[in-house]
Amino acid sequence: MASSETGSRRVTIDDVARSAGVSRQTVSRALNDKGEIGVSTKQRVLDAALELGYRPSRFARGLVRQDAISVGLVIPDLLNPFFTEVAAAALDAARARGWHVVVYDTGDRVEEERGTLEVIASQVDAVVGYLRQPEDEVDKLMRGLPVVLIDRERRTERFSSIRIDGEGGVHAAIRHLVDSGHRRIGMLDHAGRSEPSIRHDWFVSAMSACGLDAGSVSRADQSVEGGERALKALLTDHPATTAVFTFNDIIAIGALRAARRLGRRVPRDLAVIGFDGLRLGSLVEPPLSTVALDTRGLGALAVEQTARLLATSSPLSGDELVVRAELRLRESA
Amino acid sequence: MASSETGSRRVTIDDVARSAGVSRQTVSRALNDKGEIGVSTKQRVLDAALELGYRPSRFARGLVRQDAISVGLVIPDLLNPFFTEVAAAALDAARARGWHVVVYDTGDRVEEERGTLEVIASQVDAVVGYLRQPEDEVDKLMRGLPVVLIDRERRTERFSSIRIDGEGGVHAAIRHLVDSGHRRIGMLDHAGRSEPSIRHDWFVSAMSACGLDAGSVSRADQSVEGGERALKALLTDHPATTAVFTFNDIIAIGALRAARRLGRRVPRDLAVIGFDGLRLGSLVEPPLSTVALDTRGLGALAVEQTARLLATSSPLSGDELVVRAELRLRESA
DNA sequence: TTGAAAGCGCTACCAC
DNA sequence: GTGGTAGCGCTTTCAA
Repeated sequence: MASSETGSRRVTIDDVARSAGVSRQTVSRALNDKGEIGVSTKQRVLDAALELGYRPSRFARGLVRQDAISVGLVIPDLLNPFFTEVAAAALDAARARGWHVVVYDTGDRVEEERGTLEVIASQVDAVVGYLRQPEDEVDKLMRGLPVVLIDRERRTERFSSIRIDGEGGVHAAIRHLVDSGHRRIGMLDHAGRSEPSIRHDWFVSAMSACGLDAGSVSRADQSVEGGERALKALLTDHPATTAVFTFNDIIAIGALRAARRLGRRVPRDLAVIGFDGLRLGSLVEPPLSTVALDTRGLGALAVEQTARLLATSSPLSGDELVVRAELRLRESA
Repeated sequence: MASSETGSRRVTIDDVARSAGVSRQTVSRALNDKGEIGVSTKQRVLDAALELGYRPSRFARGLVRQDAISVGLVIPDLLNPFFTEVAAAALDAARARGWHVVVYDTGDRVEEERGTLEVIASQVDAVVGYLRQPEDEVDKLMRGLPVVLIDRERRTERFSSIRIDGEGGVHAAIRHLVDSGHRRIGMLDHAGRSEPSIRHDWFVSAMSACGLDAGSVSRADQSVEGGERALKALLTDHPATTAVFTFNDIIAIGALRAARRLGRRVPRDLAVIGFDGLRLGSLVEPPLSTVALDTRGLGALAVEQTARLLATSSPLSGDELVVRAELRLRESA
């Protein structure tokens, strides 16, 4: 009961009540604009609150008013246009349900992601996003919170995960190139992991479906510069290449730029098809053809599954948690 | 005390305790990995929790463990690259302090913004962002929550607001154009409000500082297409124009595209300088010269001020809440 | 190792 | 119009 403590304790509603000489319910009424309160009393309370720098505890408030649900969205890098689009889509889908979304940008660092996960559990009701943490780790950290993963290369039994199915789209892309007369088609895969990506698998299978050998492949960092370097390397090793399919649009944009610098006209001398369907792709010159993912659908699906998990009601099965990508022709191919 | 209710009540720690035949403190210990608990007891509790689908209330938890602080970030449109950069910067600055950021994308709709504000107050400790709501409205809705506004055209006394000072940068830009021999310089202003923008004021003053009349102005929607249309209109009315300064980079990118379609080479036949300094600007062809804003600094400043407001300790004054924009020459001018 | 009791700060529901 | 009382669901002493 020591009322004269050093160090700043939190200012509570009782402090305001005491200072204004009223009870705390009166304070509550004043602050929440309920009626049933005298004008002068109200003003006195408001003044006292302001004076003391009082701010209600959202926890206490949330506790009594069974409040909105909020989900954590974990993203490797918001500045990467792809993740920007995914985030926007998820935000949109969540808003439609009146959910709050706490966004965590891990800056592509795994340790940062771990730290985020550690702290996230007490703040949100569910987690959605891109996680690179091993499953066991996630499981331990989340302690039962619903988790919806996006685009995990290896499927996981323990958590819901949304798969991206670009097989049809990539086949259509390669078919289009072949129909346009291309035979020497290369790929700019990502350089992230040691094994080739699944998109590379699709590429190979599409090539073989067209009766072509797996084309030449160059590895690219996931950046415009990475794309530039990779295309140059590819064309140095395989100068006869007349078309490339890339791991994603960012790399493709780098390829576009490299082609221009090398004096190769797109699509005349070199056709380029990316993957992702970024809006950004329509701004570059020439506008990028791409295997476009339905990001809005992705976000909606992730949120839908989260909702079901939250309600413990018939979650979607793995087969339903799929977003397709389709060929979207613009001008680069 | 009716234990057999219809409708799904929330599963509480007591339900788990009852089901596992222990007290709730024991449940708490099991769930939080505290020691001092028998292995078999712990397992039994965990099983019960899983079975019942129990998830702790973050409010109750936050109430007792004086938890992390979280701020609301209100953004008109996350897909607008400018806001993406601001959001990323704010997220980054917040993470450095261990804060949680709840992101709200209002989709550029004022009613949506109002709804957001209404619901936000009980979820966060402070609000940062772009608000179009009238001050009185914000004041009423926020009820004492710290608010930090970004780039409000009209300064406000009631809230902290971070101002963008592009005057020096715009002067440098116009000076650069004049030094390069340009005399007929136009501007593509935004079409949002009825009055010309502050950036237009800077343009006019920069022109006059160089001894030039206020150039011709065309209004553009804030989109690439808007920029295209506006440039075409401008060149139709004033074909002698050899350089344009634009309200922002998005519009400038549209201008670049329009110039290309009109057969005007950039920067040879037409010089273009944008405003904002988006990363995007370095991807287009030719890379865009621009009056670049320090978005990271913006985010950091907003968060810094929020922190001070939260601590009720010496908030920054209006003069300190300024972010400068400086000319960044790339190739379009 | 476990349990009982005491709050965290707030609002809802009833008296007055 | 105002105040008392009883919780919201959880963790943290302190006893057993």
